Amino acid sequence: MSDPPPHVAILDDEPEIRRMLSEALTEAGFRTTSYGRATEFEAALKRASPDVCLVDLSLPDRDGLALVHRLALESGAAIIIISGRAQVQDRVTGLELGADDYIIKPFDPAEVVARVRARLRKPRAEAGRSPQIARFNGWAAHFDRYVLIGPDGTEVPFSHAEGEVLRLFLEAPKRLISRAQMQEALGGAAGDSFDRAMDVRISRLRTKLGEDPKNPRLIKTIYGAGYIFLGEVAWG
Amino acid sequence: MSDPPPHVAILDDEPEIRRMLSEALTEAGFRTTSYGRATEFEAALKRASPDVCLVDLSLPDRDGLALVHRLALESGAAIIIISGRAQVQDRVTGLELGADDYIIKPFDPAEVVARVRARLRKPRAEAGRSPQIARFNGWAAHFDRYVLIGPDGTEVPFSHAEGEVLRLFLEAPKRLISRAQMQEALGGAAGDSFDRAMDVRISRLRTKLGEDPKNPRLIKTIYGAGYIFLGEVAWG
DNA sequence: CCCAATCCTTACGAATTGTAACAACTGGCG
DNA sequence: CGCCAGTTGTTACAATTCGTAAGGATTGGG
Repeated sequence: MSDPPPHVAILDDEPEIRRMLSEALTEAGFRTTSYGRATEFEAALKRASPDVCLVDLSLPDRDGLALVHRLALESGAAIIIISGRAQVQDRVTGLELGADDYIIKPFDPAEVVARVRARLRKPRAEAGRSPQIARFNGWAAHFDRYVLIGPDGTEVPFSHAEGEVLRLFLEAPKRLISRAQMQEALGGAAGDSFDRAMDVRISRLRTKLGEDPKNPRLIKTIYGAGYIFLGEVAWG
Repeated sequence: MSDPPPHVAILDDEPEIRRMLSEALTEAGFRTTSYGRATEFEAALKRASPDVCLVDLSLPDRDGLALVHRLALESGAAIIIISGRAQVQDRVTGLELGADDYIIKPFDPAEVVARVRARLRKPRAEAGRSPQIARFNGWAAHFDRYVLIGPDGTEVPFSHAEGEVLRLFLEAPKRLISRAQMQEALGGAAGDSFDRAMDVRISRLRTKLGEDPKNPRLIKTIYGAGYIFLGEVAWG
């Protein structure tokens, strides 16, 4: 289940930037290799094919844009340009030449990591790999299969309406959710009658979660204010 | 073979921005649809599935980040956030929640077009023909021969109409497919009667797949929303 | 302790969906 | 041309889901 860490190749002529990027990406769990000159970089590409290339456009020994263009055509990697040139026209031509993203110096390493991750996310077409699962307090909610799996392993199916409510809670745990917010999120008119409908949804959800009506542990009612979901939620 | 123009959906509460984006993208050859409120937007998603979604985070009627998260999980579209919030932390969380790109207001329409194009570029590895065989959970669907081969090796022929539905499912596994989307894909009128026809198609397909009516494992019904195909699909 | 507001839960009905049975249509074959 | 087998849409009825109404329980203020 544990894939080898993705490989990010860095090409930048400033050692300080190489170091910063490499450190941030390594800490984020990637494998990195750094190069200061395009010739080294290209030689390395012949031996290994990285998953993402971070390329600075201002290179001492080659035109960066031409390199990006060739990479886009020949390599299978995602290409992210990192450049000091901030003009819109620079960004547009960089992207048009085949880059997948364009980051402007100075940058925050955290954003670079986030953008690298975004490029590595599985192609949507085969999104079957990305499970829509949230775990909380021994439970696992499988939103793709519309099934809850309890701490004892029993499967409890839940309906679409129940899932909407559950998802709302799991996306904002330990935060108060007012009834008005729910009505909007669940697409209900602010009418008088929809209030009751929501009550019922929550009631049914509570029973499926095996909540004790006298002492709910997960979905708590705040009299006059709304609901709050307690529980340690982890998505993935 | 001229493919139909890609479809870009725009969600922003400012009409002026909607207009600007729509104009730039239309001129670049895309088909666009614009929405000012999340509820409209989500209603539209049930009818058609765009290729790219441009989403403003500051929505009047919904938490934008939660919407992005859901889109990333459920929709097959690429998601580009457009936001006035320029902090690094905002960008990182937006990307971590599943957005593919993050553009800061004010923006230049030309850059938006370039970034949309970058998202639409075909996944690099996949280049060629649409394969005719799909495998899933022990089954093999041979669309060229109109035959299903079961886990036990038995051959089950399927008809053209059944194949259309099956292909639709196999091309978007683990994704909710609304009835409206199906009707559009299968070229049926939105009439009252075609609804039942689709039910029947799916019913017959289910029996051929040997599904247990009480507990379908592959084709699941989402009451009031559509269908979802579970199963690990591999084409080729 | 009492009361009004708020919330929970049960039961029921309207809407949605599953499936069996039937009819219309197709194309092959004698 | 008629017959037959296979496919597909239509209809009818059963099953499921979900909102609504109604009555009971809980909360918090006086």
